[in-house]
Order: sequence, then structure tokens, then C-alpha cells
Amino acid sequence: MVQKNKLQYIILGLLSEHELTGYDIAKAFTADIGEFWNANHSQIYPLLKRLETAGLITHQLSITGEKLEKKVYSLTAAGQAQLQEWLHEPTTELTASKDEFILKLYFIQDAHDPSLQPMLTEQLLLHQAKLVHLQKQMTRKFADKASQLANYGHYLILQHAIDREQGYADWLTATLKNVD
Amino acid sequence: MVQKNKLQYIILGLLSEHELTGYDIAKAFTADIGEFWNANHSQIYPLLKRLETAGLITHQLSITGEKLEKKVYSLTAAGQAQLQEWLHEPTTELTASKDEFILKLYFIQDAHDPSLQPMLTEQLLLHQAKLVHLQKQMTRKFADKASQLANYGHYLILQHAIDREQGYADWLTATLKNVD
DNA sequence: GGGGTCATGTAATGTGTTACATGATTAG
DNA sequence: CTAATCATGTAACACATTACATGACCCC
Repeated sequence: MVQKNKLQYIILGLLSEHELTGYDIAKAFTADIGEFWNANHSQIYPLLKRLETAGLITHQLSITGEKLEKKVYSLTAAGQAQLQEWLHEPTTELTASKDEFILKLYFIQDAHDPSLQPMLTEQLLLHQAKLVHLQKQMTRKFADKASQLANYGHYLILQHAIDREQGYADWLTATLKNVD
Repeated sequence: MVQKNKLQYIILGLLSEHELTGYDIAKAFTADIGEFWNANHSQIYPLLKRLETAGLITHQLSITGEKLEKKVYSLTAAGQAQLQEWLHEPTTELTASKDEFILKLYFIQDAHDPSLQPMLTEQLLLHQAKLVHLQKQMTRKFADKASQLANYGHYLILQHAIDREQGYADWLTATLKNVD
């Protein structure tokens, strides 16, 4: 019942696609997954060890150049089963997104507060920049129908991220009009 | 840059409106603020002590009934200053929202996965229910223009929450159509 | 040979959740 | 009189971030 440690499922999920090193997994969070989850290598390396002890993953050493050792991890059958179990379990929690800007806004009582306009403008620029970044990713990764279907989940969440940023920007724009 | 304790600002912000007990503050997270941040009383009580030691808030005892003691906290001038500083500081981080459903979706490669349809439907019901809840709050709290202006920040973020849920639901609906 | 990246780890600290613990008041 | 809520706290644990630490490889 106690649904915990989601990072482990992300690791299992990533390994279900490709063999990866801890370093590769950490990088994934600066790329696409970073849109929906964050993790640092200091969290990942210990967890990889725990998952291996639990029999969900294994690794084999690989040498790059003369002596640089890499641990290339892959899923075991037990790990694959664990991943599938998580995927097919109901998802009933709607986690509150911790948005600092929204928090600040909440405490601005006065509709004519002079800081409102610059604050909203600052956020609008941030979200517009993110939107452009996401749209570039979309055209780069999913230009044709075939690539969309080949990695459908990824395509869907990228579309969702774009919609979300567009919605955020629209709300900011509409609010700015009322503030002027 | 040091990651700052944001909960402290929420407490300062809440106290800038009214005097409150720790219990009241905890309750605020099950109400409107819960949409954007979470905190339990076990986190709040120790922080209240820390904030008081730091001179940002004070409390006075109040007795309910025969002997039930309440600590009613209020902002000091230093606390008010700290709150204003935070409010007027730029907000440049766009925190990744940790959405477990999106995470699961990411790992579903196959566009024809049979679990896709029930998963999307489950989420749609959740987000539609939340949307209805938020819309009720909106009509209950901000029916007239005067109440909107009296608590403008609150009005804005409630509108944003509604837009967000509507956008989420729209995306799910559109995705379901493609999955059928 | 130097800067950026690849690669792996631990330590210290900070934040968040669940459980433990107690007792008073109020509304039905 | 009893269940729900009011009210406050601590302890243990889980999760997350930043800093510390080391060394190899690759391209210029």
C-alpha cells in the first residue's frame, strides 16, 4: 500500500529500454525525464547497488580505453516483473506541484501591487523559453508519425509538457492584461 | 545558491494575513495551499520554534475552555521584512512537477498497449473530479468582482489551478481519442 | 597539457513523511 | 458518552541536495 521510492522504477524503466551505466541514468534526468522528475548521481549510485542486491538488476564491467571501468547495468527477469507490476498498478495520487512563483502570488493580496506586473512578465519569459525548447525537441525527435509510434509514451508526455507550458503562458498573458 | 526552506515563507505569508496557531497553519495545507504545496504538522511545529528563535515570529498563549493551551503566532517586523524580501526576489527555478502517472506513461513504448486506455481513463476521472472541486471553490469564494480584488493572489492561483486541470483533462481526452 | 566530459563513489546536511504520544473540547 | 476535531509535540525513517573526493579519457 505504501507507494514509495519512485526513483527505483524510473531506473528499472530506463534499463528496460537499454543497458545503461549510472552515469547514463543520471544524464537522462538532465534530458527528457528532467521534465517530470529529478535525481542526482549521489542518489542513483547507492540505489543501483540496492537494486542489484535485491536481484532486480545486474551489471557487467566494461573497460573504456586503458583502464576506465564502467558498470553497465541491465534488468533481470525479476526487475522486469517489478517494473510491470508498478506500471499496471493504479495511480491515484495527484501530487501537488511545488511551484514557488504560485506560492508568492498567493500572498499578494492587492490587485494593484506594483510588483505584480514585473513578476508575471518574468515568469512569462521563463515559460515561453521553455515552451520553445520543448517544441524544438518535438520537431527534432518526433517529426514523422513512425517515430511517434515507436516511442509513444515519450511522445505523449512531450506533447503534455508543451500543452502545460502553453497553458501556463496563456494564463500569465491573460493575467497580465487584467493587471495593466 | 543555497536551496532555501520555502515552508518558512508560507508560514510567514499566512501569518501576515492573520494570527494563527500551528494547527491552523497545518489546516491551510489541506485547503487552498494544498493545491501548490504540502506540509504536515510534524514539520510545522518545529519550524515555528525555529522562526521564533530567529525573531521572525512571536506567540502568545490563549486558553480555550478550562485549560487547553493554544499558541497563537504572529509576525514580527523582522518577519514581515523577510517575507517582503522573498516576495520581491526573482523566481527563476521551474521545478519539475513529480507526476507519477506521466512517469509511467513514459515507459509505455507501444502505442497499442492495452493498458493505455484504462490508465488514461483513470487519470481523466481523477482530474475531472479535481476540476469540479476547484470550480466549486471558485464560485463559492470568488463569485463577485469585489471578493476577487480583495484577495487577488488567491483568486489568480485558483484560476490557474482550474486552467491547469482543464488542460490536463483536455490532453487526456485528446490522447484517448487517438488510442481508441 | 589543459579543459570538458566520462565515470564512480561517500559524507554531511536538509527536507518530508509516517508513526508514536498525549490530552482537551465540542457537537450530536 | 463517544466520536470527531482541536491542539501540540517528538522520533524514526525515507528521500533529496550539496559538497567532498578521485581518477580516466578525449579533443584541441
